[in-house]
Amino acid sequence: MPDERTEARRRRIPEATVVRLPVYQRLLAELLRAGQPTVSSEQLAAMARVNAAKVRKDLSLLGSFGTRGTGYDVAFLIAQIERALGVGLDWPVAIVGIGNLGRALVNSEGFSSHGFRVVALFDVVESVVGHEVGPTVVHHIDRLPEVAAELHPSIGVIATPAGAAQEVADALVTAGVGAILNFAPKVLSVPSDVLLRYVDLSIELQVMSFYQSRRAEAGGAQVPPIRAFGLSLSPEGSAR
Amino acid sequence: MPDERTEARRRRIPEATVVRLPVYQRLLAELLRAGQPTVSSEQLAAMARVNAAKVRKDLSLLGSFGTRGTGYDVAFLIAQIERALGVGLDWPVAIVGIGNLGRALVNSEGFSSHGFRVVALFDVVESVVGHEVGPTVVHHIDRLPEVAAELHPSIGVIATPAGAAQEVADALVTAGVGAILNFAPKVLSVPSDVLLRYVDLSIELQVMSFYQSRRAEAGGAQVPPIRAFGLSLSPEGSAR
DNA sequence: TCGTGTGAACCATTTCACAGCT
DNA sequence: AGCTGTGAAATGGTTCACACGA
Repeated sequence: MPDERTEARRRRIPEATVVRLPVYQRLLAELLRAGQPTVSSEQLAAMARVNAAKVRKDLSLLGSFGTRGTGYDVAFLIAQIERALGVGLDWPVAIVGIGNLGRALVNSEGFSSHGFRVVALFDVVESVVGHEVGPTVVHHIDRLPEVAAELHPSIGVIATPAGAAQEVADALVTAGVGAILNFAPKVLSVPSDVLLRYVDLSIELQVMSFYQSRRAEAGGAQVPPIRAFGLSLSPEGSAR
Repeated sequence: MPDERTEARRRRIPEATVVRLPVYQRLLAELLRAGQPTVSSEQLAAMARVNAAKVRKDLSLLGSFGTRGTGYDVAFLIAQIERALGVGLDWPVAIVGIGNLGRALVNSEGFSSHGFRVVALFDVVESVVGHEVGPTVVHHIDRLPEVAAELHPSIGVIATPAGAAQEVADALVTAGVGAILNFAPKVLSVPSDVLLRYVDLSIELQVMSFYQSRRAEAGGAQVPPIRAFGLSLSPEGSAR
């Protein structure tokens, strides 16, 4: 059978590429604002601080959108990336744990600017439950099932202490979310059809302390702190 | 390089492994609290939700710490991982941007529980500068050079809006920090001897939306969110 | 000529599978 | 018999280098 896809490559997109797409998108939006009509892989690569071949390979996975000799049309490329990322679809988000972190998330540029709708907030602390935070009121976590049944969040964010995280994850899964973003420093267990990603501050810090110690040693001098050198780490995009 | 290290393997440790070490450490601490004296790679792998061979390979990079037929001594292994990670050394941290996120970081389990010392906070907002947040007072960002000269932060955390991030990074580098953890949604430029890592909420969300859209399509049915309602379907529904 | 799209080489990481120690 | 440590195979991702189209 001769199936030429009308468009849209069905190719599998590697996770590493998926993580870079939002970065490209952000940079392209800057170029668009600056009124630049086209961009080369070279220029985009410089902005994203990655290799130009990587940019071309990443973009080619979405389809052949470039013009040889010219580069990519900025506006068109943005549209293609947004389509791949599902921008424009509706992604209702529930956030559990309305401490400083939860509050930071509610008000974050990350949500508002990309069409993620915060539809429900939960906590257990009496002084928080019932209060307005950002666009909604905070419910008690016990009401998660009923509230979720009504609002159908498709992404759940866990911003609780580690001790509560698994329990919350279970509740979110039961409530039907398809993806969980976990900020608690805890390995979680969820069914394999639920997407789970971690953002873990303490891991990031410890990774830094690992490389800093190594470097201090390698530089031969000094105890931990300041201004030792010798090794060049951060080869390139640690854009995680 | 004419030397048998007295101890401490000189082998290069892959970044992927470095990121897992803090996870193992956390799990081992749990086992220690539970009074379990030894652990097998199999058990630790189950807890970390990774492959057992991976655990063995990761740990073997630090040295041969296991006992065949028995497993690893929990307390000893913790000590080895902590040594590799530079736990116990002094890592003074400066945080720039004391909004909700900055505040969340100051009070975070991540800092307190791993010996990271928050030595200085900075912001530009008048209503924040001069106030106590957590253990210290917030300085105006303009005072970063003088404050840093005194306190020698070795890690800088950027929790500002994207627009200010590069400027802050430059100031931190000039002040001599060797590592920067950037929470702003912005690609930064730093000298190659400064370690730079990103934590980017909006990327994480967009990655989720990518996989969720794909799944919605693949599942053949449903609109974007779970349990269909409203909203238009994305182009074509073909499987693959 | 410029710059994309892509096979092929390269490098990193994961997983397998098993020899060898306890 | 049980479990580590590690070569070797498999997989995933990056970079090179160049044919080809605009």
